[in-house]
Amino acid sequence: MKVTIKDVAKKSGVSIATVSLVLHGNPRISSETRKRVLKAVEELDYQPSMLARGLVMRQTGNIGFVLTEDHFLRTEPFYTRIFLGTEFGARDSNHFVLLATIPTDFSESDFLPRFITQKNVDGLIIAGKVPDAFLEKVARYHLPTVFVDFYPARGEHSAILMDNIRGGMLATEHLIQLGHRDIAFLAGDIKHPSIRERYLGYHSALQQHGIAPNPELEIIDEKKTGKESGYHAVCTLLNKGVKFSALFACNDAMAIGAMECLKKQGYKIPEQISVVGFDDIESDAFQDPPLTTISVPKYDMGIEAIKLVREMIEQKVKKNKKIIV
Amino acid sequence: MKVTIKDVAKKSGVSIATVSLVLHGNPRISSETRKRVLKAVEELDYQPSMLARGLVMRQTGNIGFVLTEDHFLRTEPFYTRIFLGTEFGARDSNHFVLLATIPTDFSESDFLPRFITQKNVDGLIIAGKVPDAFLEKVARYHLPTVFVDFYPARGEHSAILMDNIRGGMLATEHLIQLGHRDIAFLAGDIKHPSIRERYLGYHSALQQHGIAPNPELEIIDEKKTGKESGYHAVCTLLNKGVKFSALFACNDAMAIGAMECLKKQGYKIPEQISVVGFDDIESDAFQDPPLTTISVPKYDMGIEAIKLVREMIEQKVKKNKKIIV
DNA sequence: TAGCGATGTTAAAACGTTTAACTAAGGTTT
DNA sequence: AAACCTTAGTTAAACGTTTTAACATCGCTA
Repeated sequence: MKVTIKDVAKKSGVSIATVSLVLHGNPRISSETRKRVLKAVEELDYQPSMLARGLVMRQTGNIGFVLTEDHFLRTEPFYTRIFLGTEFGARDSNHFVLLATIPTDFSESDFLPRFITQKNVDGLIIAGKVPDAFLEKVARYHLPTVFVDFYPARGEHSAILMDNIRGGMLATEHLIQLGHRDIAFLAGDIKHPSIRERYLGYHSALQQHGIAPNPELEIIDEKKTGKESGYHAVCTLLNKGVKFSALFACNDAMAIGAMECLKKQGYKIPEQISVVGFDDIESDAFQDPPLTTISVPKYDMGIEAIKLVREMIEQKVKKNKKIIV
Repeated sequence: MKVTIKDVAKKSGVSIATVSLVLHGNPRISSETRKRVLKAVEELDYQPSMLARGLVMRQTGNIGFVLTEDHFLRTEPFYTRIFLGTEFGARDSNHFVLLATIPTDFSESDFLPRFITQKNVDGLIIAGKVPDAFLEKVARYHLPTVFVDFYPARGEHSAILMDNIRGGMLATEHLIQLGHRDIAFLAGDIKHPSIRERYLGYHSALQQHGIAPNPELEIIDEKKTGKESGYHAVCTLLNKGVKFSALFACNDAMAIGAMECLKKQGYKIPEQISVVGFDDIESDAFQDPPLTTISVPKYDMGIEAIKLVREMIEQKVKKNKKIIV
């Protein structure tokens, strides 16, 4: 049936040990034999069995990728893109990425993804904010873990993060540079670390330019972070009757919702009001006017995440922390 | 380190064979011993190694899930939901689902997903339309394959499909029931089988109610199937000056785009013009007015797909075809 | 001429399962 | 009491790798 290392050995007239050594680039093999073996491998299209290899190496060759259902089903392909990055990154170490979602409100009584309980992964990538209950439960398995776009409140961890503070500053400064002074800030779930950081960046930029932050301009109590919230937040803002000429939304979905509301109310964008978002989303070609946004290298974050788990798997523990703009 | 079948055997005072037999529910084991073994399994939290098991059973325990990048990154979580369904369905046979994307314009020279070339899956689920070049290349591996929401043009296959014709009829009939006679049809990529079928359903419903189809009312040459296309299609329609009081869009994204255009032009929905979509999308709570749509049980389609591949893996070949409304 | 160090290759154990074939101990038939 | 079933459990081979230690072979040195 399937072609095994034995077939290769037979065909090239050596032992299976030799074949294995060749495949691992062991220098003790003469280039003479090496060539013969490689030729046989080629001709038979030999693919080593991950199963057998994993068995003896006590590795599964899999890496788990976990996110909440919410994040997976979000309309913006944000984490989806990160996943794609990991998929790509996993190619050159020949790992497979197993994707699993957990309930957004994961509680002590919920089950962990099977690949964790069955020890069917060598490492873990956890993307986006996940419930504490999940973290506690998963910690028991002592798997090399890398967080992406999320850093747990307690403990030291490896993570791939973006510089949200810097991004928040960048966005705000952009608006200030444009001459705006009354800049509104829109956020849902200010408890989410990333969003909180963008908020901090916003503040810090204002301060650096000697603008006093005006709490009236900050809508930070929306429950969600979707378009609806953006829409609703602007309504609130308008109802308050507070004056503003620019608006920084903590993510693109909210920015777009906000723009819809503004357009509906007859405001011209960007003539009358400038809007800046934060890249959670594909630049929506349909958006009119096009949204100004802070871009996030999602794909690369996925690649980096894989690199990092890999390091952690090979060596032992390691608490790293990377920042990307 | 890891607890193996040996540990269980030792702890319960039997041979490893017995443990294995217990775990497989072999009736030859006395309930006496059975209990002892199960207790040991419990106490040690023994998890059989998929690797070892797979090696001897010559199965990997994995099922591959393939879709094009486009489909994966689409803003509507359509295939994402199907994937979630497979994930869930895979639980009770303890399979893992490996997700891989292929380039939307996959050509002969592109690589297949690694899990295929490395024979690291026992079966394949292919979701959505994929290029012929991909099908040809993948066919060489003779993997049990189930298609979801797509049926290749040539050959016999297993597939989980929805009854697009019926759905198209349903949607159209709904509009007819409402008293409409001039019903427009909006489609992008009429070559896509699913869309073509909905189109057929539309026609057939018209005919059944003695309404002559009017080619002027059919916009079937949009390049894409997104909101933009819906928007653009309605523009075309309005520019033609052709009269219509209802509109059936081949998917929700186009329906929403269409509605935006209509609203912008000052039409009242549904008072002046009725719009029906086809469920590719989460009911967008934000949509105003709420969109009428034909619903698709995406999650269940995923579950069914897994069931079907599983059957195919266990037994041998089988060309099945399921229809779901 | 024995001993030695390189150099290249191989034998064999190990990884953790499954399962066909076997055994031992009683129980039934004759 | 010999012959034969049953029943409950065990032995051992097999799956396809990796890797360590051992083994040849050869040319050199002493």
